[in-house]
Amino acid sequence: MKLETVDIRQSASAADVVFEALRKAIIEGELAEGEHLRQDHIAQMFNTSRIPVREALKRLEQEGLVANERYKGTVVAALSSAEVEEIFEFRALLESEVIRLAVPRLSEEQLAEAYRHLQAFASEPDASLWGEINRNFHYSLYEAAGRPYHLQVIRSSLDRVDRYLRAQLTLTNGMTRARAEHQAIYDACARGDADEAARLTRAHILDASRSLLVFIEERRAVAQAESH
Amino acid sequence: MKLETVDIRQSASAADVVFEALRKAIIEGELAEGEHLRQDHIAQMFNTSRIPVREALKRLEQEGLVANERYKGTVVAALSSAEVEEIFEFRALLESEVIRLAVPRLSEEQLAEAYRHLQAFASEPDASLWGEINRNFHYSLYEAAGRPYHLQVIRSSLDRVDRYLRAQLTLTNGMTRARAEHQAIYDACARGDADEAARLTRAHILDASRSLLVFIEERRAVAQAESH
DNA sequence: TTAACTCAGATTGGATCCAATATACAATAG
DNA sequence: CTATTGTATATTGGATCCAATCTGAGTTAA
Repeated sequence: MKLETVDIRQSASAADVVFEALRKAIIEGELAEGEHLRQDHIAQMFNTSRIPVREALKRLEQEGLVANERYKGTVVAALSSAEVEEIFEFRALLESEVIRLAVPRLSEEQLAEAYRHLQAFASEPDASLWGEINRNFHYSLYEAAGRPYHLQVIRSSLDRVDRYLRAQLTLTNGMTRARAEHQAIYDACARGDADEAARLTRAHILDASRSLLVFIEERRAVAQAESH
Repeated sequence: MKLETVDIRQSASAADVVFEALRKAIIEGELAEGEHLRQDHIAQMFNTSRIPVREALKRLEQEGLVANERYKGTVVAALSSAEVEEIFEFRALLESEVIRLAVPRLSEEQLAEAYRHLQAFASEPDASLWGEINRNFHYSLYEAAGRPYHLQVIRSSLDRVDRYLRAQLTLTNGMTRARAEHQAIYDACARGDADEAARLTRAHILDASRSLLVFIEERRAVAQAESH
């Protein structure tokens, strides 16, 4: 008798589950910055002990998504405007270079996938999904660069600022502009113009940074005013 | 009675101590790639339980310095030649940009410090210190860029390949060339030529990458031959 | 009144114990 | 003799327990 060898999917460790869930919650802005992450509170939510929770928190800390003070606890990391701005500059540098490398290697299939994300981004009514679709669009193009380490770092840097980006996308007219810029980036890729795709990607990211910083400042001004 | 309020140095947590020690050991090449890191072995070395060891290993895993397989254990991460090459490309991109930003902001004091590292690098007879001095030289220049996030990522990317770099520095004539290239970078910085400093930094890193890859290939070929 | 002190509860960091899984080796059937 | 199966040991992942520290309310003294 011969059976197909099925790779029995090891369920992920509890620490990994907690890590992914918290990462997602932070990226999506469900956890406010500065919010305390109590170990046994989280442990109860996942029906585990505090041990895997602590390992997850250590990993998040290494990623810069949370900050820990000994015997005080772990809080969702808060970024200053300067830090947000720097991370967007960083992304602009890295992502423009990666897309330059990607363009000459884009297959028809990959272009088609990017196009699907482009359309999904334009037509999706549920704003809570825009952030994810935005990621998918860009990453589907970057994949072709064949630079896994670069992609990993890009992912990590976007993680740190994604909640701001998502908040801004759904407000102001960030969505409208993003849609037009995505189209332009896609067009440059489709016609094989790597330099233009790189230039547009850089501008796209720095554009978002600028309007996002205005947004953050406003929000902080309001919070300031309310607290008095 | 009034005493000066001294910030009593909280001794670092056990997890942090273990993390730093293992990170250092991996970077310096004291742990061979693929080597198993047994939890209670390490715990005994540091006179602690396995709990802080596990947290340290999680952090190292997040940094990509070790790889973990569930119920099998954690080993020092092994990089393929392609991965090493990609990380050097990444460093070349990032570090050349950072030094470009740094040059116009370099103070006399910072230049002087870089010069001290430059001389230390040339005159230090103990080869085991070269890797650290090399880092110090570059970072002392990068500091002036005022880009802490960029520096953090640079540090993390260097961590992954530093053991290869250090091995190569001490062999072949990597040291001789590095010394000359450092001098040229320093000179460009001293005369305020940001573009040239960037160009030289990029070439410096890619140079190292090339000779290092040759070195790795040779070493693997030897290992291959010996195993037969 | 206000600042310093005390003490109880909450929370984190670490140690020890138990469960799940992998690995190596012995036993056995063909 | 070889391949498979069973079993003991090692190792990791997770739970529970204990110690160290923080926090905040109440108390006291100037």
